Amino acid sequence: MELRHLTYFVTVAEELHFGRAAARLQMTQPPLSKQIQQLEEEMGVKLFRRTKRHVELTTAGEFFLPEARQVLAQMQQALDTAQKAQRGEFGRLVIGFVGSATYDILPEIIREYRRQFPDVSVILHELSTPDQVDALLDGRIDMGLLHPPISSSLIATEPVQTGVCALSFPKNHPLAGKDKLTIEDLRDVPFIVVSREIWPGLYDEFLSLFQDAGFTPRIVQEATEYQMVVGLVSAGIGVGVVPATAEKLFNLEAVYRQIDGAPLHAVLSMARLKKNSNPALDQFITLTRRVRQLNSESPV
Amino acid sequence: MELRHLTYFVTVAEELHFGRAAARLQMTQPPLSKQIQQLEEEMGVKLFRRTKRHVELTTAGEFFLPEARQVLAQMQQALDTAQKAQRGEFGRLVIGFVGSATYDILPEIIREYRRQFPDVSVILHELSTPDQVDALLDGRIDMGLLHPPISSSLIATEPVQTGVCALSFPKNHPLAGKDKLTIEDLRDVPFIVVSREIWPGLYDEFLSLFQDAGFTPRIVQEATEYQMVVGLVSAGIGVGVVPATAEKLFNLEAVYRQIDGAPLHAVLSMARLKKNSNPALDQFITLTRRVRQLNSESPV
DNA sequence: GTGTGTAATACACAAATGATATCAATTGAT
DNA sequence: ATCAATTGATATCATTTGTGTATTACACAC
Repeated sequence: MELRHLTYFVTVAEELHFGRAAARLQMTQPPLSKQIQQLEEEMGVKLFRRTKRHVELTTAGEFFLPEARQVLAQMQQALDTAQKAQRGEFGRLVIGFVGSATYDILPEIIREYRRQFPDVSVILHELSTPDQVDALLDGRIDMGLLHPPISSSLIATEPVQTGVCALSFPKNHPLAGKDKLTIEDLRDVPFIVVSREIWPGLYDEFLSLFQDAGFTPRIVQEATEYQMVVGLVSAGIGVGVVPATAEKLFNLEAVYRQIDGAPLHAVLSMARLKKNSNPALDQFITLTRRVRQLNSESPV
Repeated sequence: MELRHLTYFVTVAEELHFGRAAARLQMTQPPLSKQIQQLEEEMGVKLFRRTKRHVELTTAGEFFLPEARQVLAQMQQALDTAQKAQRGEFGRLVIGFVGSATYDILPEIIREYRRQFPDVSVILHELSTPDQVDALLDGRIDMGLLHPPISSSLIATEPVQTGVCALSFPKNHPLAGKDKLTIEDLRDVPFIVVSREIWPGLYDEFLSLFQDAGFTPRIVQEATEYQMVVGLVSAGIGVGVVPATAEKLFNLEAVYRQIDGAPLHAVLSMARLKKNSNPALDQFITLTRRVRQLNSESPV
């Protein structure tokens, strides 16, 4: 019993005429008759009552017809599903992201992705960079939006957003209004930074910037998210090191300044397991590249 | 793309090993590999990722697996349905019946039938005998419970219940208490009968009984149901001709008497179109015969 | 009675399924 | 590092099976 038999049966049931049904099936009548006979024999069910002049469905045939149609429809759907899944138009995509991505690029990308691929269920997990690396290696997430660099050679990364960092001062801090801000000005300033574990790239860059100038910055507080850093700055605890986009938080107690001639980079990358072959992931990455380009073309 | 391919795919997906899958399918490995390749090619979808050492489902394969299982299950169900329908264990049975059958045999048979064939939907229509004949010929009902005789040679009938008729007197009627009741006693009695159109068998038998005695009964009122006849009797309109089972109506104003030596028959038959091949009908008739025998064995 | 329409049958051929033998590649053990 | 074992792919062949052509059997209509 094969799908072919069902197709033949449905067609004969619709035409109630072996000749016409055969024509519709682009075959000749004798093999069609034979296939129907074979179907009936295998099922142990008489589906048609043939007088020499008419063909009609038996009761069993009448009840079999809608079922057979459904099997064929189901098969078609199974095929569709598989094809869509292969094209990344159907499926599941689990994305890890660092908290800061929430304020910037993530909403825009997700919105656009859901518009283009409404049948992919997107699952989001806020995770720190190292947690994302673990999750990627374990296959718990398909993609990470994280702060490079990461070490594993099994993971491929690609920058999504390359911004700069700024220093966040309490608004009445003496250096907040200074014309040019140099490294030397910052020698004894108490700093608040995101901990190395959470954002090693920034932490190390920050340290080496000062080491090049011959001293070590005074880090008085570490935090797990840059939003928290801004909070501590506005509480007057110290000067924060945060991505320039932090300005979007609109904290009226904080003022943002760049260090003159010494940019600190704040890069957000997307990371994937190289061998992950979820087609939805490829689509997501392609889309992200496109969205990113659109944005980088427009003046910041 | 045939069901065979789906079976093969599901098995390989379950085993993730072509050799073991082939063994389970009672075939050898090479043709199995080939069939899967063929399936993938026809679908245009890679279902498995084969390294030389492992087999695993692709994302598309993962989404296809449950769909494929469902197609196979649906096919099985289609087969079941057809087989049950052929055995009369599934389907639809439309039964016409005369009102009087409600009080007697019908409830018992229907109850037993529904117990034995719960998946057949039984549809009941109260119809007069001639309406049932029309409905049978049109195929609107599968079976009729009606009063013979009927004329059409396309219809087969078989008695379900052979009872006798009685005369129904108002309880204070002079003849109600008479020892022996003869035709002669009834010469001028006003009769109430069920109209010829509704119950031709009884009507004609009633008339010929009197014609044999040399006179015509005085019919003062006709009715469409015997229950109505009893009602008219208890209102004192006349003497009713009704099946003996009318006694079960427990009308305290009516008294029932037989005509001595001249039985009037009240037969209820089941009738079917000879060419109707609804298997549920055959089952119903078989069951009815059995139930009827059980009943006729017990003393009435 | 003859002719048309319809499904079934007989037979031949082509296509495809499955089996056997073999290969290539990877893994794990000695 | 080399070798054996495992595993899926490939090649080739036999068998089965699906399909086409020709024909038959039967019913119904004129």
